[in-house]
Amino acid sequence: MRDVAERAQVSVASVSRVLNGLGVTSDATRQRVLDAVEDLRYVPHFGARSLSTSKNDTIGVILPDLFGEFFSELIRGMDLAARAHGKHLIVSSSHDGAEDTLAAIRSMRGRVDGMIVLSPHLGATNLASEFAGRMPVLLMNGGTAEAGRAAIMIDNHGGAVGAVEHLIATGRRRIAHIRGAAGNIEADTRAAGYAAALDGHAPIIVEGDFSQASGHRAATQLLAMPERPDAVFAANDMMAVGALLAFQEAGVRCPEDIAVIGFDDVPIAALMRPALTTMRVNIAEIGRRGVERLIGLVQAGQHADAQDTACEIVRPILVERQSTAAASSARFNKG
Amino acid sequence: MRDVAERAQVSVASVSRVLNGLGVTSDATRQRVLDAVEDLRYVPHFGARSLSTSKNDTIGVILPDLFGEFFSELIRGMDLAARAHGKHLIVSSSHDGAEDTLAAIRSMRGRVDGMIVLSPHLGATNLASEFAGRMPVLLMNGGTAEAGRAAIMIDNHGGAVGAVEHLIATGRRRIAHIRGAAGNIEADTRAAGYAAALDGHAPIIVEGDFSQASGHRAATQLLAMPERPDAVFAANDMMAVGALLAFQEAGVRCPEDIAVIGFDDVPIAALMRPALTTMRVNIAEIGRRGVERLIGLVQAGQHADAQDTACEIVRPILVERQSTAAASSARFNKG
DNA sequence: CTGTGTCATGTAACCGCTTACATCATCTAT
DNA sequence: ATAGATGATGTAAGCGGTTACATGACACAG
Repeated sequence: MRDVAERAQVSVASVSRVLNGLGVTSDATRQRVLDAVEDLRYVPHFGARSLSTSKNDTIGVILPDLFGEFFSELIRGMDLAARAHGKHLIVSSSHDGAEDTLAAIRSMRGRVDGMIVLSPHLGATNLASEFAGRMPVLLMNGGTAEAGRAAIMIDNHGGAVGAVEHLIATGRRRIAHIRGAAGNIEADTRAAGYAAALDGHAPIIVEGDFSQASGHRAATQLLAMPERPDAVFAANDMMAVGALLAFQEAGVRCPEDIAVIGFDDVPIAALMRPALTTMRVNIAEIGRRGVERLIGLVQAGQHADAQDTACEIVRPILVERQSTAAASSARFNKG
Repeated sequence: MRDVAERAQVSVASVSRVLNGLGVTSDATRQRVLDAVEDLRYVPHFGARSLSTSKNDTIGVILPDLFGEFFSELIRGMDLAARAHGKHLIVSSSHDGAEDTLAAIRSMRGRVDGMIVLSPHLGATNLASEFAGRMPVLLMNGGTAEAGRAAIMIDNHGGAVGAVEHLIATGRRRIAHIRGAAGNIEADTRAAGYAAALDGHAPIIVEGDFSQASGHRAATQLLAMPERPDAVFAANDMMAVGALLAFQEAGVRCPEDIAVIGFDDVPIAALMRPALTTMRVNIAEIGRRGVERLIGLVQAGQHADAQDTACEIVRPILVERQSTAAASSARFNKG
């Protein structure tokens, strides 16, 4: 920048003014500066600007360590929104423990204007708020809503209930659940919803960790049971996909022998054969919404306006596809 | 930081030393500083540090506007590698034109230590090198290799040839190609490979844009042709998926009536039914490798060592699945 | 001719941290 | 007792911008 100033025979202040279009500048000066910028191929140094203005047009996203279609979709939605607002997105994923998540949050300070934290670990939630200090944070961790904290959460309990009720409505009685890892709030909540909706039917629960592979393993366990279930509610779509594959390999027909329902409605769900029935959460839309609310928070922070502390709740909706078709219609579809 | 220094009765320099573990500090001082940091919940301001050290442990990634499984996978691989090296990743996607891409590159200055540019627009390539200035850049744009420019590229031509040869080897004769958007280097190169490998068979080309929807549309066009092709080489997997769906809807059997082969081997390819034969590119691995080479470049830049200017070429390999099974074995598989 | 208001531009402090160098207190060797 | 070595700490100059304020030139009114 000094070089530019020198070449244009002006002070750095003038260069800054020209480049930012702030303040007044004579046309002659402006032109000289622009020429110099051009000649020198000068590009302002972002970090320096951000230090002065304490804004950096970047928002951080902290993700857990699972990486599947869900997060891809989420990031896609966020990226779109961020770009629409001229912000950059810095994503830090693969955080397993609360501690790890905290480290990531800390390392974001001074790098982002605000952050979105998805942490399925309860502890981290509080800590996040604590450590973020004066930085706006939007929680999307699926935990219980904390008053006064901006958040977007999915109605995991309600969604799980909806899934189970659908299975019951289509005539299934022995309904198993492939749950996510214990300790993961979303997994726990969905499992609770499952249990609550069973309505007298016996619970059959196997462990998974939200990965496709774990769904496959869980399904194998299910098949080995003396009294085989006639339906499976997987805590997310990727596990449902794994289960579907396991059933196919074992020659067990879906939905005739066993129905499968997932959760999320990732893009792949509609492409599976049988197409996967699932509880749809408009993932990309949630990502977009999250970014937009966070941007709102950042701006509000500047104006010291009333803060947006609402806790939005997204209710999943049932998307019926082939994997849970009732026996009769299943036969019909096959023909 | 000043507050911490004050509270610990030391100078900011000592605080900095303690926090970075550099230089020598007495245990007493160290402890007082750490206590103060704790009390004040102090977290160093990243931007400031980066301004001083002119390093920011962040690498930028510029992506084109398509968003599909390919890029998700790529980012996944990059993210893994970045995390392994303690770097952050800042992704800027959805850049359509060369101009847009350039703006993105510029806005990265002072924010990243180096960047990976994937731009299917030829012009941008040169400009990228030009504008990046002294910042290390790794090209993964699929264009022609430029001497002295670090790059990783996919052997698109060879991959396309392999795909077509496979179709011919399995007995197909009327082989169509669903190509990517004109002007996109990768699309052009794959189309060229297709044409080169036809070996006398008549070319049948329909336009797509790498999206699943475009693959669906293209397949519909193919079906409407008077002499229907008996095989399709889609320029990427997502279009192949779209085509597969279109065929299914039209009641056209794959692979019996028409074979389909894709390119990339995105995770979804193996899950389709029929499972999609494709030219595998180890996407995540390429992402990982890209990040690692870039990190190498960044470090080399510091030591003024010999630069890594190699142009790595990745050769896709054929992964045979059901969608191109030869007529006889296809029947066999069905049974 | 002088006072004053305008406008364009320059000066310099500051953003929060790093780091070369200066300083100072101890300790050791002579 | 003194010089020199050693080690801990402080001072201050950046890093590359932004911006409040000072300055200077000029035009115009009195």
